[in-house]
Amino acid sequence: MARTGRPRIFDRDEALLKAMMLFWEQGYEATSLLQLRADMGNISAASFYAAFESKEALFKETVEQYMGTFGRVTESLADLTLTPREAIETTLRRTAKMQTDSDHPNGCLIVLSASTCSSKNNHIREIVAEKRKQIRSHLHDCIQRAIDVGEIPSSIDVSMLTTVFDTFMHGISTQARDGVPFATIDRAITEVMGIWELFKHSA
Amino acid sequence: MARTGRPRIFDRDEALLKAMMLFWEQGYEATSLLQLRADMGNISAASFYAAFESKEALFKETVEQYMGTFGRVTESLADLTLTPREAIETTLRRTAKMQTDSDHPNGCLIVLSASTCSSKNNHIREIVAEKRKQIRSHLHDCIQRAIDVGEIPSSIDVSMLTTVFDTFMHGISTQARDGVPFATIDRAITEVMGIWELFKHSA
DNA sequence: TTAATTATATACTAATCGATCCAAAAGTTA
DNA sequence: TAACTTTTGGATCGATTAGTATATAATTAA
Repeated sequence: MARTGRPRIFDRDEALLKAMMLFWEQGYEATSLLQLRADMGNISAASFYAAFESKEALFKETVEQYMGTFGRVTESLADLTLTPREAIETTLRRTAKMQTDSDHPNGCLIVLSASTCSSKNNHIREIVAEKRKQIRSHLHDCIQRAIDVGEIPSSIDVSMLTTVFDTFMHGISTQARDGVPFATIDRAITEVMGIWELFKHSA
Repeated sequence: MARTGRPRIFDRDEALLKAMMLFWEQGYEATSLLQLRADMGNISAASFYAAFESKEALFKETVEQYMGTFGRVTESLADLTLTPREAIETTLRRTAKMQTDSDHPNGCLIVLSASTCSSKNNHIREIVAEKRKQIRSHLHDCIQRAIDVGEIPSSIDVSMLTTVFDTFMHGISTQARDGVPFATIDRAITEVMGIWELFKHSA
């Protein structure tokens, strides 16, 4: 049964993707409705609000869309077919690869789009902060698993090691924004993963 | 000889510090003139523009002020009385300590205050991007010195190793913003500096 | 064919943005 | 005291912000 009423003239999914690219490039607050509507297919204000409710609702939907597409590079963290070390290394390499890809803004939308904002929009900052918290939690679980399976000694401070990789992962966003090429970041990841070897000496 | 004309009612240095705190907390674009003037001592619009010229000029001055105060934590990189390894470790620890201090916004103003912005303000983003470039250059020089003095093998890729520490350093801003305590970051730094030991095995 | 439903274009709102103008105030210098 | 210099408060500027009201167009269902 087809949907009743006048059909929408623009593709909602395409419009959402365009909005994501804008929020990704400029951040939440710096992206105006005028620019959004223009990039989303020159849609009118009425059409925008009918389809997306509000700027904030659109951003939330954008974040979810990002997590389900580009943001899936961190899903390797929960891949139990990989060793914990492989899971972290894969996540870092896929993160660097994705964030330096030239067909979308560099860096990570979750890290960059609301890193700072005016006090009245602190709830927007919390939307992406919550996503970072979840990723950190997955990283934490992955490292705990490394201890459980005996890959690293149980004397290792899980929060400390989580912070090592979480800090590096977040730093990739700034590197990508500053134009550091993938190959360089990738080689840096190889070096950072060498930390894993240190445990054998400390154990 | 005292300066002629009606004396200024507010302390310019104090006002500049207040402005820095606001830009640090909220970023350039999210901080409005109204809020700036209120926090800078309830100064009028006329007084603001007479003393600071424009929002952009104020931001530039704020950035310079930051580099000359809080931002000096990275100066250890150019401290030739330290070994390159000590220089990097000291810089990372001082950076983490400063950015988690509770008497000012968490994270780094240079990394956070203009990580994203609207396209019309790209020149603002470049102001802080240039500062990051300089710090990266100091880090690069420090690692080159490590090779020159024989602290690490000359086979090491300087850009790669620069990226390792630069990425980690920038990532500290997000960690600090997300509330990760100094002690945890500090322990992570100890682990990251362990990378230096790896060279002895690879040499 | 008519009613119901949904999207459209256009005009518009109140609030806020960064910035400017002007006259009065408050100092110093001659 | 008079001339000069600078800052002050307050009104205001045009542009832009996110969001809404209204009437019309385009579709489906009855």
